[in-house]
Amino acid sequence: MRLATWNVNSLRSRIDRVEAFLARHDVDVLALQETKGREDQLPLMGLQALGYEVAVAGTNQWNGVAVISRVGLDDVEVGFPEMPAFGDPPAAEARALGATCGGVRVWSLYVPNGRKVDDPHYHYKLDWLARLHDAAGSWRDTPTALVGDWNIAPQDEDVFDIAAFATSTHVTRPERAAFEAFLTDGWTDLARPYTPGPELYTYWDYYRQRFERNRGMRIDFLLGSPPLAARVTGAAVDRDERAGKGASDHAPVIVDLQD
DNA sequence: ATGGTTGTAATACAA
Repeated sequence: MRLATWNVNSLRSRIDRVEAFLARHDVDVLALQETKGREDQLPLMGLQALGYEVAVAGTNQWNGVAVISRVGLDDVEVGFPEMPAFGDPPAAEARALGATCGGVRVWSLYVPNGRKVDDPHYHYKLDWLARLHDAAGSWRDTPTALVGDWNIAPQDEDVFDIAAFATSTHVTRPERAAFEAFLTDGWTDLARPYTPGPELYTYWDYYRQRFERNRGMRIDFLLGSPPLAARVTGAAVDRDERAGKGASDHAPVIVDLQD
């Protein structure tokens, strides 16, 4: 089974790229973040014609997550237990969608950005992560994938210039501790062993030709529970998807799992 | 240098 995650930065504006990506890599299950737009506007018919089922959640003009699967899509759950809400209306903050696809529980996650360290959104981000961690404790013994845009760069090498992030979110000690708590609990960063060196980054800002200069960040992750991590045979970042006109600012990350 | 770019039933705001 081939599982991928991608912050697509608007599903409607990039539906052609999504369909091409699924075909190019023979993807079975794709988790999307920042789908944006209203649910009834999302162009899902083409995906359905290709044999995929689609579940979407929490679409507004900024957030929204989805799971696309051609190996079954069952037990869809929007949000996780005790997921904190923020903003007005709170429904706009749905950032998590769980579905069982081919025997794997897949959670598409869009972790709150946090904005600035002195912003209420930063505390919301930490609270959100703590509550996700609580919920995930009961998922560890089943094949489960927590995938998406974590908005955290866990290691210094995960940003192009750590000095440039001295006062920024994404690299603070509390954010990194929140991410590390999952690893301590036995979750595994499934793609990291297969994406070293120049393949490290998953996100490049649109500003200032960051992609062309490879000044990126690694903030998109697939964390696997122990039963799932044992099945990984390979992984890759599709950097080519970030190139050219009309790209999302994130590249997809792909993981292969033994059946 | 607080810029720059991209998206959205938007023309401000989030990323």
